[in-house]
Amino acid sequence: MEKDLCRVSCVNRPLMEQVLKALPDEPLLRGAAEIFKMLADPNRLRLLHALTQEELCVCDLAALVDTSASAVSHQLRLLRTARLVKYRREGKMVYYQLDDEHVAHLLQEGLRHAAEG
Amino acid sequence: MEKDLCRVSCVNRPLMEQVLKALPDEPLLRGAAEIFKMLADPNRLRLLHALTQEELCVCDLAALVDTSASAVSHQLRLLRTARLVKYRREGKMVYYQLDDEHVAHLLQEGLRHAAEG
DNA sequence: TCAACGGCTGAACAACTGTTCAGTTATTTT
DNA sequence: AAAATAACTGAACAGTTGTTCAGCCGTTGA
Repeated sequence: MEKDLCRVSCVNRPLMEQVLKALPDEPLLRGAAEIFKMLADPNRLRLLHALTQEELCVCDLAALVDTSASAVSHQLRLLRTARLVKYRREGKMVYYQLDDEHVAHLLQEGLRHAAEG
Repeated sequence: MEKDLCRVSCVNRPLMEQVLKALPDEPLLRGAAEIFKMLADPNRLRLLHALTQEELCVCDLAALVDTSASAVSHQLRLLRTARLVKYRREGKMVYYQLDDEHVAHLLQEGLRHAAEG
């Protein structure tokens, strides 16, 4: 006897097969989630937004978000390993910039959606 | 005597004024971060991706991400309060769909960026 | 009206995030 | 070579997130 609650009524449909089949695979979903996670913090958004305009050094960025250089350095490391920013050394200073245009675009889309909502 | 470390060499520039002035204001940044935070989880991405294709009920969604109905319900509440999804009641069933096209677009952008990186 | 069912919710708990603090590295200046 | 400086890092701590568990609410059908 079939006892599988709701499953009787709605899961066993070809529709579900189709939806499930269209789902991106695990690694891709993880990757996308990782990127969104990096964008899920106001201070990181500030850093990235600033970098859409201009290449900046760590202490400039620290001043911009009004926190310690250490805290910003940790954040920048996250952004680096997520490939959202790249850097360039010049003497004692390290200058950061966005890794590519895509990042700026995502940022802009998120801000626009937030402004409309 | 000026002792403010790096600040002497790089902060006091008109450039910084400009960058700072262009920064979106606090509420907007918080709003955008909130949206990105909702997108920062593989299971929520699965749910949203499924909903880009089809309106679905809670137990369908639960089956899709292979977790309990309770867990999905909690996730859906987050997505609801962030205005990423809306719902419709029909008898005992509750059907969810994306709140607007913008969500699908953001999702797609994130996945594309992840695929390229 | 009462049991069954789809879905929702609060509390609790483990896992994760972001900051601070202290200490390190690499480069420049004296 | 030594002191100073820009930036990085590991450990530790508070705050947050996602799941589970138990129980509740609203609708349906006997």
